[in-house]
Amino acid sequence: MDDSTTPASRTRATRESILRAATRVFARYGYDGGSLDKISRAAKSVDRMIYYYFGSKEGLFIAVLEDMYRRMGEAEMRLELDPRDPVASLETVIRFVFRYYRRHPEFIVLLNTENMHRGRHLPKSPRARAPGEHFPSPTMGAVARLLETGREQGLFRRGPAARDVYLMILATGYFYVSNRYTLSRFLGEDMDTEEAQGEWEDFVVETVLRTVSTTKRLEH
Amino acid sequence: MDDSTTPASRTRATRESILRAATRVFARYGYDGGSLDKISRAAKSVDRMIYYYFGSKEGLFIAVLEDMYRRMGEAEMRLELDPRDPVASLETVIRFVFRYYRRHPEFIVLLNTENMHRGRHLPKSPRARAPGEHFPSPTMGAVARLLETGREQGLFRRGPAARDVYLMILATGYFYVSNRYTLSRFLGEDMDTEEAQGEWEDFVVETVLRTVSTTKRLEH
Amino acid sequence: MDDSTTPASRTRATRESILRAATRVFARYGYDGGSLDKISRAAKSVDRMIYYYFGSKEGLFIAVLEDMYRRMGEAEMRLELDPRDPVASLETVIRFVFRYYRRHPEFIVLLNTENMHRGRHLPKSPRARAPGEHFPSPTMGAVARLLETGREQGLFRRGPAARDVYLMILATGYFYVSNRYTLSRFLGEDMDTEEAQGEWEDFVVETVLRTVSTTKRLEH
Amino acid sequence: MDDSTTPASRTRATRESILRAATRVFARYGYDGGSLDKISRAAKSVDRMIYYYFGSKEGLFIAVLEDMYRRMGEAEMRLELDPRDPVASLETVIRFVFRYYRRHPEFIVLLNTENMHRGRHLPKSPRARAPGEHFPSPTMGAVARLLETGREQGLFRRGPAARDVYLMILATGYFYVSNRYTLSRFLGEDMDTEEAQGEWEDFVVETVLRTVSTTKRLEH
DNA sequence: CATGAATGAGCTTTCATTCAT
DNA sequence: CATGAATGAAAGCTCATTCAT
Repeated sequence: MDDSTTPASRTRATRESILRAATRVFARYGYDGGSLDKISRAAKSVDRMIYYYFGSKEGLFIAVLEDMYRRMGEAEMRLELDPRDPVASLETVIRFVFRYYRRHPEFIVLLNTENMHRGRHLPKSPRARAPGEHFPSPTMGAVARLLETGREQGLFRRGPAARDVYLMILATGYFYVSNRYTLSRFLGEDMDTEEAQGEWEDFVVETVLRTVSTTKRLEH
Repeated sequence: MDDSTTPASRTRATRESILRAATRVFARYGYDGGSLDKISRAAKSVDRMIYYYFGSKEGLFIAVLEDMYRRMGEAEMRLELDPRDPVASLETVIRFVFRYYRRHPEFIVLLNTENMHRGRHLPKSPRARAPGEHFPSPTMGAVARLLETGREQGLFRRGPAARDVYLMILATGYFYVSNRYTLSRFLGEDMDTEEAQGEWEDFVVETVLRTVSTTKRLEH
Repeated sequence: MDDSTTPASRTRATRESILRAATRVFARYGYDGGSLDKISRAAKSVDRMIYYYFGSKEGLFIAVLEDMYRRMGEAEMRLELDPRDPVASLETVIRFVFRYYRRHPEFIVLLNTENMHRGRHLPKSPRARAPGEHFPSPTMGAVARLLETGREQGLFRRGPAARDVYLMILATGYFYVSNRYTLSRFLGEDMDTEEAQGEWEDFVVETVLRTVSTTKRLEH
Repeated sequence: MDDSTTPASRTRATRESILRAATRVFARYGYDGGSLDKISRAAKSVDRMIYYYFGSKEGLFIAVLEDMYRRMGEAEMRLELDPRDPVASLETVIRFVFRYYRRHPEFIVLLNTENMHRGRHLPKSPRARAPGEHFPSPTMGAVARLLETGREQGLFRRGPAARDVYLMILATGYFYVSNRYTLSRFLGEDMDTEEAQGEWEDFVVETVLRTVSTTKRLEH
């Protein structure tokens, strides 16, 4: 009846195929290095289709960024936390972020690319909010609530802002993946091993917990 | 008699001019986006000269990376630390790194670019060591020594590896500069202000110290 | 009951809208420069509709030319002349032509475009006569009759052919509008002013009358 | 010794070849219709060379316009007039202009093209004067002097401005060539014959002389 | 030692048009 | 009667690089 050769579904399939190919190619070669030829070839389509669906190379890149944020947001939504156990939950958040970055290195490269361009693509997104408004991060909200609960339970000290704690999680997770090639040379050791990653992740968990905890909690 | 119009000095001046222009252009547009035309124009020279001095686009990029590492190394050499006061010195290291990144954002973008290319340019450097060896970081060595001294003084706990402490400093400093454009939108606040940067820097100082310190030291 | 949302009228409205947009766009950008995209956008329609109503780009251009000739013809029909006063009527003809060109510069550019293409579009018009036949110009007939009357009244001399007199009127009016941009630079003066146009028009009226008049008439 | 395969002369030859091909192609297809591919093919060169020598399509078109004006200027310089015989000289001017247009129809089409673009290319010419200044026409100066001499000799009347007389010559010569295709259909006769052209030229000579002459001179 | 001249391959984008219902 | 979807071909232009002296 409504099989997969329907025009509408074929349309969606081609568009989707280009979007995925573009994500891969842009993540590997950057914006300038990611030629439309590479992308359309990877999508088993032709250059012209990119213009048909996305209007321009920039339009395609914006769509890739949007899609990337959307997928990240969806993953965050699936994260389950126990509001009554802030210590365990904070650790869960950290391990979630690290795991996500490790599994989605394209997320890292795309963001770096956009930052190299001084963030000028994203504001052009039709879905982007008005300037001044921000993309909501459910996880950052969760961190804020966990810190509050921890304080109520006498486990966490006053002081650390949710923003800073959250940024620290992002920074440590991001940097390790983003700079793994130069760091490996720089440190003279392979950072891609499970062991090295695990050690780093444990260290970050410990550090974050130490910076939010009361001295009392640390003694136990 | 050795004035600046000597052929040799003119030569060096042209080479130098190209190298600096290339650093700026690659840092702004990336490797693929940084065309030889843009570079030679910025250097007030011509494309042909790039080949004369650097052999190829890749050769020029490698020279830029080397020069960038060299300058970073020189800056590290100038860093003065008091080996007897590990707490103050650790803070000095953090503030030095943050300051350097803030003042040299091109360092960040060039490293991101090289990482996007999976670090394939740097190994081709004629000055690069044999594979397996690493670029020495005087600062990382300094951090290791400070941690040791701190432990001897009973201020720092056993546990944290110098590598992890050092990476945390790099990560937190790096990430803030590298992702400032997308983060500004994401957080809905301007991160480029002195105030915002200062708050973040203070938080990192506190966090790093808390993660290396004994519980005892923290109580005071 | 025959309101404006009738299918038939909507159809005619779309067709009309495309035709007018095409006239503007072709007049501004020429045949090759006037893309179907520009036209359909200006008509607030889509490319496909052009094919629906006009078959091809060439078909549309031919329709534009036909429409242009038709409107010129209609304007000529509205021109009222006093057959008993050939001198005044000749002046009326000249001022009419000049005024029409000034108000319809698109007429000029479209004709230039068609001439650049060596007049190959017009013969393809379904409404065009068989090769050899010509588009009738009521005005040229009028000029012929005025010259005849003038001669009968002893005002005009024998000699000047109606064709030549008429061509001279067209040429002087046409050239001034057609070449106004390059002429303005060439002459170093602005030709678009009322004053400059008026002086030129007066000169042409005088010249045409002098060339058709008997010496006797000129003495008075 | 210095044969034609010298780099310098080869260079000039290629540049020249492109310039001539471009003149032909632009004159035949207009600016938009004259693709760089058509031009480089006609010049037996490749697209890339056009950018090497002229920077852009627009740069090439400007060079074509400049060259065209230069050649027209050179032809005007070669025109010899007898200052003591203003009547004969005026006729010589007219026949020269008509002959030039007839032999250089590309001049006409290129000017029409530039006027369609509202004269926006020529001002970009590096050789173009400052806005307000004009390209000098030696012929228009000559016409002015002839009119003056004629008045001194009592042959020409006061009144007609040199500018208007000159414009009339240009207009009548230009229009006939420019619109020959549509006019042939319109008038229903072939205008390309020697006879038709001659008749028109004679009529213009007569008309111009009648408009500048005193009544007295006309009686003889 | 230094450089002007030349170039093949690739880039993003737009063109007029047809397909399919 | 009307239109959304799709497309091959060509457009203007820039790319990194080599030639030749």
